[in-house]
Amino acid sequence: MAPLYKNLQTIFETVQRFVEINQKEWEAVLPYVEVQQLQKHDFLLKPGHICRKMFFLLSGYTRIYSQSPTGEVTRDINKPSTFLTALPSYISEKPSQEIIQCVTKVEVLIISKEHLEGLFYQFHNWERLGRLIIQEMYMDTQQRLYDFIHLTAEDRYRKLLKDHKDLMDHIPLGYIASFLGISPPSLSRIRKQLLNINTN
Amino acid sequence: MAPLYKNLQTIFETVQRFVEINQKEWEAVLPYVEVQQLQKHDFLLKPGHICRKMFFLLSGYTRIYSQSPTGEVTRDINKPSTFLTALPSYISEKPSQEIIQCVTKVEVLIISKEHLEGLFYQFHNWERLGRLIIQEMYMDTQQRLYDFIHLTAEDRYRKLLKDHKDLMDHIPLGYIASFLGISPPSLSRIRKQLLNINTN
DNA sequence: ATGCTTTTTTAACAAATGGTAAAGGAATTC
DNA sequence: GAATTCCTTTACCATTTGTTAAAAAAGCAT
Repeated sequence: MAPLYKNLQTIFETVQRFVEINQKEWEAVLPYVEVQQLQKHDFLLKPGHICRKMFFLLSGYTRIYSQSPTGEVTRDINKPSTFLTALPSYISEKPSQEIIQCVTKVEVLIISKEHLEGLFYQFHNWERLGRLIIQEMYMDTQQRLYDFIHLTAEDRYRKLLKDHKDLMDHIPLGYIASFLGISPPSLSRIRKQLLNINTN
Repeated sequence: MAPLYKNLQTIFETVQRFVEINQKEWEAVLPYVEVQQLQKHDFLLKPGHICRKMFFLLSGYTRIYSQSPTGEVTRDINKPSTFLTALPSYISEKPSQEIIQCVTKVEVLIISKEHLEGLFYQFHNWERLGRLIIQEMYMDTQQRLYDFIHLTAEDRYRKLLKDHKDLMDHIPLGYIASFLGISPPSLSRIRKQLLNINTN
Protein backbone atom coordinates (compact mmCIF):
# COMPACT_ATOMS: atom_id res chain seq x y z
CA MET A 1 0.00 0.00 0.00
CA ALA A 2 1.51 3.33 -1.02
CA PRO A 3 2.07 5.69 1.93
CA LEU A 4 -0.15 8.47 0.66
CA TYR A 5 -2.97 6.05 0.12
CA LYS A 6 -2.62 4.69 3.63
CA ASN A 7 -2.72 8.23 5.03
CA LEU A 8 -5.80 9.04 3.06
CA GLN A 9 -7.38 5.97 4.57
CA THR A 10 -7.18 7.60 8.00
CA ILE A 11 -8.83 10.82 6.94
CA PHE A 12 -11.32 8.86 4.90
CA GLU A 13 -12.56 7.03 7.98
CA THR A 14 -12.82 10.24 9.96
CA VAL A 15 -14.74 12.00 7.23
CA GLN A 16 -17.20 9.17 6.63
CA ARG A 17 -18.41 9.55 10.21
CA PHE A 18 -20.00 12.77 9.03
CA VAL A 19 -20.95 12.45 5.36
CA GLU A 20 -20.73 10.07 2.45
CA ILE A 21 -18.13 11.36 0.05
CA ASN A 22 -18.28 9.82 -3.40
CA GLN A 23 -15.49 8.85 -5.77
CA LYS A 24 -15.61 12.07 -7.73
CA GLU A 25 -15.55 14.21 -4.61
CA TRP A 26 -12.53 12.35 -3.28
CA GLU A 27 -10.68 12.65 -6.53
CA ALA A 28 -11.17 16.38 -6.45
CA VAL A 29 -9.12 16.62 -3.24
CA LEU A 30 -6.29 14.26 -4.05
CA PRO A 31 -4.14 16.64 -6.10
CA TYR A 32 -4.13 19.20 -3.31
CA VAL A 33 -3.30 17.13 -0.27
CA GLU A 34 0.26 17.05 0.91
CA VAL A 35 1.81 14.89 3.63
CA GLN A 36 4.43 16.32 5.90
CA GLN A 37 6.66 14.90 8.62
CA LEU A 38 7.75 17.12 11.48
CA GLN A 39 9.93 16.77 14.54
CA LYS A 40 9.10 17.58 18.12
CA HIS A 41 9.10 21.37 18.65
CA ASP A 42 8.70 22.11 14.94
CA PHE A 43 6.08 24.69 14.06
CA LEU A 44 3.04 24.15 11.89
CA LEU A 45 2.43 27.85 12.24
CA LYS A 46 4.98 30.35 13.48
CA PRO A 47 4.11 33.44 15.48
CA GLY A 48 3.11 36.39 13.33
CA HIS A 49 2.55 34.35 10.19
CA ILE A 50 -0.75 34.22 8.35
CA CYS A 51 -2.36 30.81 8.50
CA ARG A 52 -3.47 29.80 5.02
CA LYS A 53 -3.66 26.09 5.67
CA MET A 54 -5.86 23.44 7.15
CA PHE A 55 -4.17 20.50 8.84
CA PHE A 56 -5.26 16.98 9.57
CA LEU A 57 -3.20 15.27 12.23
CA LEU A 58 -2.28 11.75 11.17
CA SER A 59 -0.02 10.90 14.08
CA GLY A 60 1.56 12.65 17.03
CA TYR A 61 0.37 15.57 19.14
CA THR A 62 0.31 19.32 18.62
CA ARG A 63 -0.72 22.28 20.69
CA ILE A 64 -2.12 25.71 19.91
CA TYR A 65 -0.84 28.43 22.19
CA SER A 66 -0.22 32.11 22.34
CA GLN A 67 2.17 34.41 24.08
CA SER A 68 0.83 36.54 26.89
CA PRO A 69 2.70 39.03 29.06
CA THR A 70 2.84 36.39 31.78
CA GLY A 71 3.93 33.50 29.58
CA GLU A 72 2.51 30.97 27.18
CA VAL A 73 -1.15 30.01 27.19
CA THR A 74 -1.90 26.59 25.75
CA ARG A 75 -5.43 26.92 24.51
CA ASP A 76 -5.73 23.55 22.87
CA ILE A 77 -4.01 20.21 22.57
CA ASN A 78 -4.64 18.14 19.46
CA LYS A 79 -4.48 14.43 19.00
CA PRO A 80 -4.39 12.19 15.93
CA SER A 81 -7.34 12.22 13.53
CA THR A 82 -8.34 15.80 14.21
CA PHE A 83 -8.50 18.81 11.94
CA LEU A 84 -6.77 21.93 13.07
CA THR A 85 -5.88 25.42 12.00
CA ALA A 86 -5.53 28.84 13.58
CA LEU A 87 -9.04 29.84 12.66
CA PRO A 88 -8.98 33.57 13.44
CA SER A 89 -5.95 34.07 11.22
CA TYR A 90 -7.28 31.67 8.60
CA ILE A 91 -10.52 33.65 8.37
CA SER A 92 -9.18 37.17 8.65
CA GLU A 93 -5.90 36.56 6.78
CA LYS A 94 -4.14 38.61 9.42
CA PRO A 95 -0.97 37.57 11.32
CA SER A 96 -1.80 34.91 13.85
CA GLN A 97 -1.67 35.46 17.59
CA GLU A 98 -1.83 31.72 17.86
CA ILE A 99 1.08 29.42 17.33
CA ILE A 100 0.78 25.78 16.34
CA GLN A 101 3.62 23.60 17.52
CA CYS A 102 4.41 19.90 17.46
CA VAL A 103 4.65 18.41 20.93
CA THR A 104 5.90 15.10 19.53
CA LYS A 105 7.01 13.79 16.19
CA VAL A 106 4.13 14.51 13.86
CA GLU A 107 2.66 13.52 10.52
CA VAL A 108 0.08 15.84 9.01
CA LEU A 109 -1.95 16.21 5.91
CA ILE A 110 -2.01 19.75 4.62
CA ILE A 111 -4.38 21.49 2.28
CA SER A 112 -4.17 25.16 1.42
CA LYS A 113 -6.99 27.54 2.23
CA GLU A 114 -7.23 28.38 -1.46
CA HIS A 115 -7.90 24.78 -2.41
CA LEU A 116 -10.11 24.00 0.55
CA GLU A 117 -12.30 27.01 -0.09
CA GLY A 118 -12.40 25.95 -3.71
CA LEU A 119 -13.71 22.55 -2.67
CA PHE A 120 -16.31 24.13 -0.45
CA TYR A 121 -17.39 26.31 -3.32
CA GLN A 122 -17.47 23.57 -5.88
CA PHE A 123 -18.97 20.71 -3.88
CA HIS A 124 -21.98 21.10 -1.65
CA ASN A 125 -20.98 17.90 0.11
CA TRP A 126 -17.53 19.17 1.12
CA GLU A 127 -19.13 22.35 2.39
CA ARG A 128 -21.46 20.23 4.48
CA LEU A 129 -18.55 18.26 5.85
CA GLY A 130 -16.94 21.55 6.84
CA ARG A 131 -20.08 22.58 8.65
CA LEU A 132 -20.46 19.29 10.48
CA ILE A 133 -16.87 19.18 11.60
CA ILE A 134 -16.81 22.69 12.97
CA GLN A 135 -20.15 22.01 14.59
CA GLU A 136 -18.61 19.16 16.51
CA MET A 137 -15.62 21.27 17.44
CA TYR A 138 -18.01 23.93 18.69
CA MET A 139 -19.79 21.46 20.92
CA ASP A 140 -16.51 20.25 22.39
CA THR A 141 -15.52 23.79 23.17
CA GLN A 142 -18.86 24.55 24.76
CA GLN A 143 -18.47 21.53 26.98
CA ARG A 144 -15.02 22.64 27.99
CA LEU A 145 -16.37 26.07 28.81
CA TYR A 146 -19.07 24.53 30.91
CA ASP A 147 -16.38 22.59 32.78
CA PHE A 148 -14.42 25.78 33.42
CA ILE A 149 -17.50 27.39 34.91
CA HIS A 150 -18.63 24.73 37.29
CA LEU A 151 -15.86 22.23 37.91
CA THR A 152 -12.88 22.70 40.20
CA ALA A 153 -9.39 22.37 38.78
CA GLU A 154 -9.19 18.94 40.35
CA ASP A 155 -12.39 17.79 38.69
CA ARG A 156 -11.25 19.13 35.35
CA TYR A 157 -8.07 17.13 35.70
CA ARG A 158 -9.98 14.01 36.73
CA LYS A 159 -12.16 14.37 33.67
CA LEU A 160 -9.17 14.83 31.40
CA LEU A 161 -7.65 11.68 32.86
CA LYS A 162 -10.86 9.81 32.26
CA ASP A 163 -11.46 11.00 28.69
CA HIS A 164 -7.96 11.56 27.36
CA LYS A 165 -5.56 9.49 29.38
CA ASP A 166 -3.27 9.21 26.37
CA LEU A 167 -2.30 12.86 26.75
CA MET A 168 -0.49 12.04 29.98
CA ASP A 169 1.98 9.88 28.08
CA HIS A 170 2.80 12.46 25.43
CA ILE A 171 2.23 15.96 26.72
CA PRO A 172 4.43 17.75 29.30
CA LEU A 173 2.64 18.62 32.51
CA GLY A 174 3.18 22.32 31.96
CA TYR A 175 1.11 22.32 28.80
CA ILE A 176 -1.62 20.28 30.41
CA ALA A 177 -1.70 22.65 33.37
CA SER A 178 -2.15 25.61 31.07
CA PHE A 179 -4.81 23.77 29.09
CA LEU A 180 -6.67 23.21 32.38
CA GLY A 181 -6.23 26.83 33.34
CA ILE A 182 -3.95 26.29 36.32
CA SER A 183 -0.27 26.66 37.18
CA PRO A 184 2.15 23.74 37.02
CA PRO A 185 2.64 23.60 40.82
CA SER A 186 -1.13 23.44 41.24
CA LEU A 187 -1.46 20.54 38.87
CA SER A 188 1.42 18.79 40.56
CA ARG A 189 -0.33 19.17 43.93
CA ILE A 190 -3.61 17.90 42.55
CA ARG A 191 -1.88 14.94 41.04
CA LYS A 192 -0.19 14.07 44.32
CA GLN A 193 -3.48 14.34 46.15
CA LEU A 194 -5.18 11.94 43.75
CA LEU A 195 -2.31 9.51 44.16
CA ASN A 196 -2.82 9.47 47.93
CA ILE A 197 -6.54 8.89 47.55
CA ASN A 198 -6.01 6.00 45.16
CA THR A 199 -3.31 4.43 47.30
CA ASN A 200 -5.22 4.42 50.60
CA MET B 1 -44.40 47.69 6.78
CA ALA B 2 -45.90 44.39 7.86
CA PRO B 3 -44.42 43.06 11.11
CA LEU B 4 -43.08 39.82 9.64
CA TYR B 5 -41.37 41.68 6.88
CA LYS B 6 -39.74 44.03 9.35
CA ASN B 7 -38.53 41.07 11.38
CA LEU B 8 -37.10 39.41 8.34
CA GLN B 9 -35.25 42.62 7.65
CA THR B 10 -33.27 42.11 10.86
CA ILE B 11 -32.23 38.58 10.06
CA PHE B 12 -31.61 39.58 6.46
CA GLU B 13 -29.00 42.12 7.53
CA THR B 14 -27.32 39.62 9.84
CA VAL B 15 -27.19 36.96 7.19
CA GLN B 16 -25.83 39.21 4.47
CA ARG B 17 -22.73 39.81 6.58
CA PHE B 18 -21.82 36.21 5.71
CA VAL B 19 -23.24 35.35 2.29
CA GLU B 20 -25.34 36.78 -0.50
CA ILE B 21 -28.71 35.10 -0.41
CA ASN B 22 -30.74 35.53 -3.59
CA GLN B 23 -34.45 36.04 -4.05
CA LYS B 24 -35.20 32.39 -4.64
CA GLU B 25 -33.23 31.27 -1.61
CA TRP B 26 -35.08 33.72 0.61
CA GLU B 27 -38.43 32.67 -0.69
CA ALA B 28 -37.63 29.09 0.21
CA VAL B 29 -37.38 30.02 3.90
CA LEU B 30 -40.36 32.30 4.23
CA PRO B 31 -43.06 29.65 4.63
CA TYR B 32 -41.21 28.05 7.51
CA VAL B 33 -40.32 30.99 9.66
CA GLU B 34 -42.51 31.77 12.62
CA VAL B 35 -42.38 34.78 14.93
CA GLN B 36 -43.03 34.35 18.61
CA GLN B 37 -43.38 36.73 21.54
CA LEU B 38 -42.37 35.58 25.00
CA GLN B 39 -42.39 37.00 28.49
CA LYS B 40 -39.57 37.20 30.96
CA HIS B 41 -38.89 33.76 32.48
CA ASP B 42 -40.66 31.93 29.66
CA PHE B 43 -38.80 28.97 28.21
CA LEU B 44 -37.67 28.54 24.64
CA LEU B 45 -36.59 25.07 25.66
CA LYS B 46 -37.69 23.32 28.80
CA PRO B 47 -35.53 20.87 30.74
CA GLY B 48 -35.67 17.34 29.38
CA HIS B 49 -37.26 18.30 26.07
CA ILE B 50 -35.68 17.57 22.75
CA CYS B 51 -34.63 20.69 20.90
CA ARG B 52 -35.85 20.53 17.32
CA LYS B 53 -35.69 24.22 16.61
CA MET B 54 -33.31 26.95 15.66
CA PHE B 55 -33.98 30.41 17.05
CA PHE B 56 -33.01 33.87 15.93
CA LEU B 57 -33.29 36.47 18.64
CA LEU B 58 -35.01 39.61 17.35
CA SER B 59 -35.20 41.48 20.61
CA GLY B 60 -34.59 40.85 24.28
CA TYR B 61 -32.13 38.58 26.05
CA THR B 62 -32.02 34.86 26.72
CA ARG B 63 -29.69 32.55 28.57
CA ILE B 64 -28.69 28.94 28.19
CA TYR B 65 -28.13 27.15 31.44
CA SER B 66 -28.18 23.74 33.01
CA GLN B 67 -28.87 22.31 36.41
CA SER B 68 -25.93 20.98 38.36
CA PRO B 69 -25.94 19.42 41.83
CA THR B 70 -24.73 22.76 43.21
CA GLY B 71 -27.17 24.96 41.32
CA GLU B 72 -27.69 26.53 37.93
CA VAL B 73 -24.82 27.07 35.54
CA THR B 74 -25.37 29.83 33.00
CA ARG B 75 -23.21 28.81 30.10
CA ASP B 76 -24.26 31.50 27.68
CA ILE B 77 -26.15 34.75 27.47
CA ASN B 78 -27.64 35.74 24.13
CA LYS B 79 -28.39 39.16 22.77
CA PRO B 80 -30.47 40.39 19.86
CA SER B 81 -29.50 39.37 16.31
CA THR B 82 -27.95 36.06 17.30
CA PHE B 83 -28.82 32.52 16.39
CA LEU B 84 -29.28 30.05 19.17
CA THR B 85 -30.27 26.49 19.91
CA ALA B 86 -29.29 23.75 22.33
CA LEU B 87 -26.91 22.18 19.89
CA PRO B 88 -26.13 18.87 21.63
CA SER B 89 -29.83 18.03 21.85
CA TYR B 90 -30.50 19.42 18.38
CA ILE B 91 -27.84 17.14 16.89
CA SER B 92 -28.43 14.03 18.94
CA GLU B 93 -32.21 14.36 19.25
CA LYS B 94 -31.89 13.37 22.88
CA PRO B 95 -33.45 15.21 25.83
CA SER B 96 -31.57 18.42 26.49
CA GLN B 97 -29.44 19.01 29.57
CA GLU B 98 -29.51 22.63 28.57
CA ILE B 99 -32.41 24.94 29.18
CA ILE B 100 -33.09 28.10 27.19
CA GLN B 101 -34.91 30.79 29.08
CA CYS B 102 -35.94 34.37 28.40
CA VAL B 103 -34.26 36.82 30.73
CA THR B 104 -36.40 39.69 29.43
CA LYS B 105 -39.38 40.04 27.15
CA VAL B 106 -38.32 38.41 23.93
CA GLU B 107 -39.18 38.21 20.25
CA VAL B 108 -37.76 35.31 18.28
CA LEU B 109 -37.88 33.84 14.85
CA ILE B 110 -38.26 30.08 14.89
CA ILE B 111 -37.54 27.50 12.25
CA SER B 112 -37.83 23.78 12.83
CA LYS B 113 -34.86 21.46 12.50
CA GLU B 114 -36.73 19.56 9.83
CA HIS B 115 -37.10 22.63 7.65
CA LEU B 116 -33.67 24.01 8.38
CA GLU B 117 -31.97 20.75 7.51
CA GLY B 118 -34.11 20.68 4.38
CA LEU B 119 -32.79 24.08 3.41
CA PHE B 120 -29.24 23.00 4.05
CA TYR B 121 -29.82 19.97 1.91
CA GLN B 122 -31.52 21.82 -0.91
CA PHE B 123 -29.40 24.97 -1.10
CA HIS B 124 -25.65 24.97 -1.05
CA ASN B 125 -25.74 28.61 -0.08
CA TRP B 126 -27.82 28.04 3.06
CA GLU B 127 -25.49 25.23 4.04
CA ARG B 128 -22.61 27.64 3.64
CA LEU B 129 -24.34 30.21 5.79
CA GLY B 130 -24.75 27.56 8.46
CA ARG B 131 -21.06 26.78 8.31
CA LEU B 132 -19.99 30.41 8.48
CA ILE B 133 -22.24 31.21 11.39
CA ILE B 134 -21.16 28.30 13.49
CA GLN B 135 -17.59 29.07 12.58
CA GLU B 136 -17.99 32.51 14.09
CA MET B 137 -19.66 31.08 17.17
CA TYR B 138 -16.75 28.69 17.50
CA MET B 139 -14.25 31.53 17.42
CA ASP B 140 -16.17 33.44 20.08
CA THR B 141 -16.17 30.41 22.32
CA GLN B 142 -12.47 29.80 21.80
CA GLN B 143 -11.79 33.37 22.79
CA ARG B 144 -13.87 32.98 25.90
CA LEU B 145 -11.99 29.80 26.76
CA TYR B 146 -8.73 31.63 26.31
CA ASP B 147 -10.00 34.28 28.73
CA PHE B 148 -10.88 31.64 31.28
CA ILE B 149 -7.37 30.25 31.09
CA HIS B 150 -5.33 33.37 31.44
CA LEU B 151 -7.46 36.19 32.80
CA THR B 152 -8.48 36.72 36.40
CA ALA B 153 -12.15 36.94 37.28
CA GLU B 154 -11.75 40.70 37.57
CA ASP B 155 -10.25 40.99 34.11
CA ARG B 156 -12.98 38.83 32.63
CA TYR B 157 -15.55 41.15 34.18
CA ARG B 158 -13.72 44.23 32.90
CA LYS B 159 -13.70 42.77 29.43
CA LEU B 160 -17.40 41.95 29.59
CA LEU B 161 -18.08 45.53 30.65
CA LYS B 162 -16.01 46.84 27.77
CA ASP B 163 -17.50 44.61 25.08
CA HIS B 164 -21.05 44.00 26.28
CA LYS B 165 -21.99 46.81 28.59
CA ASP B 166 -25.62 46.41 27.57
CA LEU B 167 -25.83 43.15 29.50
CA MET B 168 -25.50 45.05 32.75
CA ASP B 169 -28.80 46.78 32.13
CA HIS B 170 -30.75 43.62 31.35
CA ILE B 171 -29.17 40.62 33.04
CA PRO B 172 -29.28 39.88 36.78
CA LEU B 173 -25.88 39.83 38.42
CA GLY B 174 -26.27 36.20 39.42
CA TYR B 175 -26.46 35.07 35.81
CA ILE B 176 -23.51 37.23 34.85
CA ALA B 177 -21.48 35.83 37.73
CA SER B 178 -22.18 32.29 36.60
CA PHE B 179 -21.36 33.23 33.01
CA LEU B 180 -18.01 34.53 34.25
CA GLY B 181 -17.44 31.40 36.29
CA ILE B 182 -17.58 33.00 39.73
CA SER B 183 -20.02 33.27 42.64
CA PRO B 184 -22.35 36.25 43.06
CA PRO B 185 -20.55 37.53 46.17
CA SER B 186 -17.27 37.44 44.27
CA LEU B 187 -18.68 39.48 41.42
CA SER B 188 -20.18 41.91 43.89
CA ARG B 189 -16.78 42.37 45.52
CA ILE B 190 -15.05 42.86 42.19
CA ARG B 191 -17.64 45.41 41.18
CA LYS B 192 -17.16 47.37 44.37
CA GLN B 193 -13.43 47.34 43.94
CA LEU B 194 -13.70 48.74 40.42
CA LEU B 195 -16.01 51.45 41.69
CA ASN B 196 -13.40 52.55 44.23
CA ILE B 197 -10.66 52.63 41.61
CA ASN B 198 -12.77 54.72 39.25
CA THR B 199 -13.85 57.12 41.98
CA ASN B 200 -10.39 57.91 43.39
C1' DA C 1 28.01 6.87 30.88
C1' DT C 2 28.47 11.87 32.09
C1' DG C 3 27.24 16.26 32.26
C1' DC C 4 23.83 19.61 30.74
C1' DT C 5 19.24 21.14 30.15
C1' DT C 6 14.58 20.95 30.92
C1' DT C 7 10.67 19.41 33.50
C1' DT C 8 8.40 18.27 37.72
C1' DT C 9 7.88 18.40 42.53
C1' DT C 10 8.06 20.56 46.96
C1' DA C 11 7.64 24.14 50.30
C1' DA C 12 6.23 28.47 52.28
C1' DC C 13 3.64 32.32 51.93
C1' DA C 14 0.31 35.57 49.51
C1' DA C 15 -3.78 36.41 47.08
C1' DA C 16 -8.09 35.21 45.10
C1' DT C 17 -12.30 33.02 45.34
C1' DG C 18 -15.93 30.13 47.56
C1' DG C 19 -19.59 29.24 50.99
C1' DT C 20 -22.79 30.79 54.19
C1' DA C 21 -25.79 33.65 56.34
C1' DA C 22 -27.68 37.92 57.35
C1' DA C 23 -28.83 42.61 56.08
C1' DG C 24 -30.06 45.90 52.77
C1' DG C 25 -32.27 47.27 48.44
C1' DA C 26 -35.26 46.63 44.26
C1' DA C 27 -38.74 44.95 41.94
C1' DT C 28 -43.28 42.66 41.58
C1' DT C 29 -47.77 41.46 42.91
C1' DC C 30 -51.99 42.06 44.83
C1' DG D 1 -48.72 51.66 48.07
C1' DA D 2 -47.92 47.86 51.23
C1' DA D 3 -46.39 43.46 51.48
C1' DT D 4 -43.88 39.99 49.67
C1' DT D 5 -40.51 38.07 47.06
C1' DC D 6 -36.32 38.16 44.78
C1' DC D 7 -31.78 40.13 44.01
C1' DT D 8 -27.53 42.21 45.64
C1' DT D 9 -24.27 43.44 49.03
C1' DT D 10 -21.63 42.69 53.05
C1' DA D 11 -18.89 40.23 56.42
C1' DC D 12 -16.86 36.26 58.11
C1' DC D 13 -13.90 32.42 57.61
C1' DA D 14 -12.40 28.22 54.88
C1' DT D 15 -10.41 26.60 50.81
C1' DT D 16 -8.23 26.78 46.56
C1' DT D 17 -4.94 28.45 43.65
C1' DG D 18 -0.99 31.54 42.52
C1' DT D 19 3.89 32.95 43.05
C1' DT D 20 8.48 32.19 43.86
C1' DA D 21 12.44 29.71 44.56
C1' DA D 22 14.92 25.71 45.35
C1' DA D 23 15.47 20.71 45.11
C1' DA D 24 14.64 16.44 42.80
C1' DA D 25 13.87 13.93 38.74
C1' DA D 26 13.83 13.06 34.03
C1' DG D 27 15.28 13.64 29.43
C1' DC D 28 18.94 14.77 25.99
C1' DA D 29 23.24 15.23 23.83
C1' DT D 30 27.97 14.49 23.46
